[in-house]
Amino acid sequence: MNFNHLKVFYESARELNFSRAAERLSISQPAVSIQIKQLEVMLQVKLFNKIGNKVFLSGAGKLLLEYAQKIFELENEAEKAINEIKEIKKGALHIGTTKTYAHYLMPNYISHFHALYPGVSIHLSEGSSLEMIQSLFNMQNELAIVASTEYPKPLQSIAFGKEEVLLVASPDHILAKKASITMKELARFPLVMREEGSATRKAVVDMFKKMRLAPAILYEASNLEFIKELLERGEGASFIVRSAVEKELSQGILKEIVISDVSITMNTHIVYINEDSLSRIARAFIDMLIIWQDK
Amino acid sequence: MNFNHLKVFYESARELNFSRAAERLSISQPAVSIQIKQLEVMLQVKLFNKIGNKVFLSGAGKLLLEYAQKIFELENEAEKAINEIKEIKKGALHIGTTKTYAHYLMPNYISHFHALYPGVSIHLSEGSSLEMIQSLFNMQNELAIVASTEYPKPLQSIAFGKEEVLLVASPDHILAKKASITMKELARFPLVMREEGSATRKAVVDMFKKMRLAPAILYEASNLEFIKELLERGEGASFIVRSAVEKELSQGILKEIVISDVSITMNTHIVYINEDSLSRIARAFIDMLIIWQDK
DNA sequence: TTATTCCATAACTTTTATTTATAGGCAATA
DNA sequence: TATTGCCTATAAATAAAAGTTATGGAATAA
Repeated sequence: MNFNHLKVFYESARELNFSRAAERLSISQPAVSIQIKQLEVMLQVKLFNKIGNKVFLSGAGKLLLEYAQKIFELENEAEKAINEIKEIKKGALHIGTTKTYAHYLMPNYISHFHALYPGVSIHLSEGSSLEMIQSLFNMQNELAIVASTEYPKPLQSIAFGKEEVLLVASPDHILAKKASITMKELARFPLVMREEGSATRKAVVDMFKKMRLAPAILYEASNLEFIKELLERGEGASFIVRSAVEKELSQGILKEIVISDVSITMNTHIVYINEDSLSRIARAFIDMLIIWQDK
Repeated sequence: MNFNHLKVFYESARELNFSRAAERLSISQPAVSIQIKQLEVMLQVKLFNKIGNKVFLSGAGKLLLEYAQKIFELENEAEKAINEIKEIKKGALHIGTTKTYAHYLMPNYISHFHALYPGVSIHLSEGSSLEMIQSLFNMQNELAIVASTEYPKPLQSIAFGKEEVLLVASPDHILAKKASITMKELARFPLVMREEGSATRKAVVDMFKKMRLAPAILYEASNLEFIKELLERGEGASFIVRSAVEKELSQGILKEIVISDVSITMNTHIVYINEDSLSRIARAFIDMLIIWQDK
């Protein structure tokens, strides 16, 4: 069936007057006559009966009108739904972040975003930077927020936020007693470390390497809460992103150990496949991140 | 929204491969690319994302696919439903007949028709010939089966069946004793008559007039069953269409009084507005009537 | 690296839709 | 019963749209 024909039929069937249908469709009356005739030929069925001056629907016409009505209703619904997506009134955004980000920073951003676009549902997944980059190609996530700057394939990214990495320990820890410490001194103290593949660990190890040093490792764990628990019990010191220990620092449960000769930072990036394929929602999310990154 | 675009989108979204979609649509691949691009421009939304060689649906694309699916499903249903009408597998037929026809002849025809087209429902309405002709213009009935041959407006009709009009009375009635009777003799006997406007009455009166006679009227009633009841009790004689008294004649309850000098017949007609506007069902019904009229 | 798959673009052609002009049927009206 | 208005049908011409072929380029698989 030709939907052009159907549209013309639909208006004609509603009006039961070809001339007025033509007006509604903003076409000429002969165009209507022709289109309807063609539809009748295609379907091999009379759709209208003409008695004298007036036009009536045939049985088949009545039947077709019902379907046409449903079809054009769906068309309207579809357009409305797409407009809502365009206006970011609804939709979904899938973001992959590293674990630290997911727990300590994203909640804040998500609540800002939700206030702006209450109809959008956000789906967060967490994993290593590499896994999150992979998830972009799987179409599992549209955005990845990661610390590493090396991407395996042609990806686009924008720098977003510097994260300070602090050395922290229990206030009772031996290192916490000192006013400050140098990297060289620190290399002698075994540290609690994040797992291999962690962006934080990489930043720390890189800094040691840069100073031609290597850290000693006391414990290794991927769960940050577990690491903090160890630290609170006085079991060593660890490098942790500031935002992940802010609460413990302010409560005095943990204490920052100032390193006098360096400061370790991690540059985080928003990564995505390419600008063109970004949904409006993703764009809006990025805009919001950039606006709020300093606050 | 342009449904051509939508159709192309639909196949492309199902295949996630423009070239294969083009094959299914029996068009070239560039045609698909162009149509989809146009749809995206119209809707102001990206429908597909392309990663490397592969094509994926965007959020808006997924949404649109759902609607497209429903729409094309409806299209199929509509075509099926219309085919059923074309094949007279379903539908309705509205017929108007005179009272005699409705009661004594139509049931027979209707059961034949029903055997041929079990999906079609038949709606019978009865009234005077004039009322039934009117009902054609009201679109209340598609066919009228009437006895009169005079129609107020340009109608089409085909002759269908001659109905013999018999003079009948109780076997005990004085007229029933005679071998036969002439019209002139009959004019002296008061008759039981159908109501004014009845086609049977008109045929009888016309015949009297033709012989420059006029019938005497004993009783007048519109209900044929009531008239037969009167006759059975020996209350006069009446002209009745053969098919309406066949049963009583064969049972010997009533007896035909042979009129020697004339025979009264009524020509019945199938009347409709015009040939072109007849539904397939109506045509099928007419065909069946003509085939069965002699049996 | 080469061959292959797949989409995009451009120029051109075909098909389809639409227009203008016109005719003719029916119905209300004077 | 002519007259006018209201509708639809038809024809020829035009405009718009969809489609084609040819070609290029990017990505993938052999």
